[in-house]
Amino acid sequence: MNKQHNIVDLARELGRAISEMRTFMRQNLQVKIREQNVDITFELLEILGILFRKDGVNQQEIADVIVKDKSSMTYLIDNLEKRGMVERREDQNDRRSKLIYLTEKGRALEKELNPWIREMYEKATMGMEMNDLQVALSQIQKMNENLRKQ
Amino acid sequence: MNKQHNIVDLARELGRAISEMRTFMRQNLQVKIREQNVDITFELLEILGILFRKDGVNQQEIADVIVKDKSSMTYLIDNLEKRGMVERREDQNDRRSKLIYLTEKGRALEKELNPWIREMYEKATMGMEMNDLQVALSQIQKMNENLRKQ
DNA sequence: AATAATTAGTTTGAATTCAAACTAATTATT
DNA sequence: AATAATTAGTTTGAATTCAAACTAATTATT
Repeated sequence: MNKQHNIVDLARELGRAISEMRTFMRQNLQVKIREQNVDITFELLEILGILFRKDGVNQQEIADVIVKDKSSMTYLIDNLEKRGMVERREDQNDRRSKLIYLTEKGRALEKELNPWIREMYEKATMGMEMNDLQVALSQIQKMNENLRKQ
Repeated sequence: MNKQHNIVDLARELGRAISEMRTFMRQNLQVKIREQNVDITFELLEILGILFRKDGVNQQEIADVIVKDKSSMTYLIDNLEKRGMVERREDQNDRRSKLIYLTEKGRALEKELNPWIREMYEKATMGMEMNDLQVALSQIQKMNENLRKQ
């Protein structure tokens, strides 16, 4: 797009592009949700997306992947549990943690919902090179490391 | 970090890094807010940051830069107005739009708050090359364009 | 072994975001 | 000129996020 003359402005623009990307991803999935008339929210779909790949993980592990805080996690898992899509089970190895498992009902959604997520990412990366994306990722990760250090 | 074997997983990881970046930026500014004991929120600070650079822009223009929707904007500008930091003025050229101006009180915050934002971006980009960042930005923008097309 | 520090999850109340429906004004199309 | 489509902003109610304080359990330190 437009050239930035210094690194701070470039970082600003990157921050902007980044927020925009999340909005677009949300809108993209929202279209499917509306079209297919499925009773689910973007946030719950994010969690299900993780669990489809591998369930039996605790809330914090999910939170780390989709970048939510603990309390949002409690709220969202409560919601999924009320809908009968997941269940909390005790962790034999650590009594603090609760392992989240898909129920049958939750698992039954996989076939319909999982392609939405994949298609969204495929659409996003259309015509892009893995190497370029890898560079972008490593840049963002480097910025994150910089920001992490207090 | 860890290598991804296909482009969808790479995009997933990028999405994750991106969400994380926003969290870190928030936490970084939150530390300053707490340390300096200033009565402001991260979201309001984002808007002030735009206005410090150039005020007299309408709500939608601000929303486009910081990527918020219209209704969040109404809410946040209301808040800033209640605090006496900004004011809405009529736009002579377009009676739909409202131009947002810093008040004296708002302008007075610039000296203290603006460096926080700059320092955060400087910290984020420490030891990074403009060229690499430019590549990262153009990749994200390309993904955004892909996602924009319905 | 006792103590301190860290970690997983919850609760609370306030702040923010979201989708949807809306009004009023402007711009594009017929 | 009339009509349709788009745009800036608001309102509403529900969903989500946030910071802060908390409990219970685990891990690290003394």
